[in-house]
Amino acid sequence: MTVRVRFAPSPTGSLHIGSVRTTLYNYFFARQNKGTLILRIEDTDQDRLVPGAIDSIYDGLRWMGVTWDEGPREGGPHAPYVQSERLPRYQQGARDLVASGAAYLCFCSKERLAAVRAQQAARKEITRYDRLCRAIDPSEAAERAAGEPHVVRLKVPDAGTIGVDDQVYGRIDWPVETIEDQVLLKSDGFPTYHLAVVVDDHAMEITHIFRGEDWLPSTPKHLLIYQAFGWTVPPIAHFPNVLGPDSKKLAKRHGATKVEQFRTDGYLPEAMVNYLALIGWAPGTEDEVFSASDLIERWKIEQVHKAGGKWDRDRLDWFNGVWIRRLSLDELMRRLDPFIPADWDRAVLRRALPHVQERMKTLVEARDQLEFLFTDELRYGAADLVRKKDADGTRDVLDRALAALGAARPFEPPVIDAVVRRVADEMGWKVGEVAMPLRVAVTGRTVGPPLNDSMEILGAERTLARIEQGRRLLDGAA
RNA sequence: GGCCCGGUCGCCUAGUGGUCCAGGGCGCUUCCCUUUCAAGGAAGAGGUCAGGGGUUCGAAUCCCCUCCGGGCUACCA
Repeated sequence: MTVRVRFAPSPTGSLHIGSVRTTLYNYFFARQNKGTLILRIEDTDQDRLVPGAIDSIYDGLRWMGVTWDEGPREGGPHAPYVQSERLPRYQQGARDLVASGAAYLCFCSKERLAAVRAQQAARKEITRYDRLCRAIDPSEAAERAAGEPHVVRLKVPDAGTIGVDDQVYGRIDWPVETIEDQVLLKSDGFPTYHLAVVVDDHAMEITHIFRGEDWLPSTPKHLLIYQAFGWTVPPIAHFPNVLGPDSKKLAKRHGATKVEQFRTDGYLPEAMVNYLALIGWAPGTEDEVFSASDLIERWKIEQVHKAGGKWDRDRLDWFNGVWIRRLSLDELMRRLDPFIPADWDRAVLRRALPHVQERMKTLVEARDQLEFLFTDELRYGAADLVRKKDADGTRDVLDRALAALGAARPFEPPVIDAVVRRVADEMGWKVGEVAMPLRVAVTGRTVGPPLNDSMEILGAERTLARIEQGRRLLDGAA
């Protein structure tokens, strides 16, 4: 039997980090088993639809490198893959259950339901539907249904337990009394999530249901629906949540949670995949840098954790640095392109890149570090020049550097290096104390790529002009 | 409140009865390298394995209780 797994986001916002992690696990499992991965859009809540959400899911996942085989835009043997386009199937399913006596029509108004709940809460009872409409005669119900708004509810057994052998959490049982007669079909003719997943997972021949931990509590509801239909329940596994620093489910208020945001912030998909995979799964060895194909090979459901894992931006940053350093120069140029102004000379960029590659945590940083090569508008003050030593000495340093650098031939790192050292020697200053004002004058910043390489790429003429400019700035300040 | 799940350094985690006075990584500190910042190298701080009881010659690992945390509890997913 070939593996068929699915991920089923609802288009209620842009792609969330937590659901990406779950998707990734489905993806690893599908690929390592040469199975089929299915994307299904669960848009049964018409009130919560967000325009563009499907695009966001497609863009985000594609960027992450996740590929799937069946879906809304790619089609497949079980099309359509958008639940709002599958309404007749759910309606038929609900009718079948009513016909077989496993479900019933409910005419209660939302107001009545709320009142019942409020009363139960006041008496400190479990809040759940009081099954009023369960007593209505089916033929009477059928008549009323023609003119009255109604929902379809499942008849949940009165007693007993129902359980699963979760592939991650192990055996879990629920007393059936704690489950209410859930709504299967809403009054607008749309199914609830619970009906829709079961009907679709069955229809689409899903062999393994892998989803987030937050679905664990509704699993008994699904089990009951399977039972009502007389269908076999496929293996089920839940994956632990990705948490915020407060141990609660990662959410917007914790900061960036949208993949799109990480893309624009200069993160590499390789780093995202690598890092995310390691929240909730560990290989059992001390390896931790993994490509997607490594993960497809090594991920095992037996190694998935039960406890949720916290999102840690520092660790992500570290992985991002690791993956940036692994990029070839060509590849780095390609990745950087969207982050670099179009008018920056790519040949110059290419020359400078090796000097900043190991200094970047994110792709956006390249721009800041190399900007001095592409603009002559440096922003720094006299104070930045003299931060290490006194103004007079610094003035002297700039003068000496100007003279020596002007004569330096060829204008290349070893020669520049020798000049800086000689000036330091003459001044009786440390090399660093001489280099800093030069760095500031030439780059406008106190940190950046190596000074001699920076000067070489800038060229003798512009380097000298900038040092002169710094020199004038000092005079002005004095 | 009810149901369910979870609990190893600040964080991600290894560990499935002895080789664990608990290992790796991130972060942090110090040092080396060094013309800044990184990267790299070295060293270090950091854990009463939530707590308490058992079982056992022996427990982070098995059992029980407690505590703490979380998820769910809709005609949301």
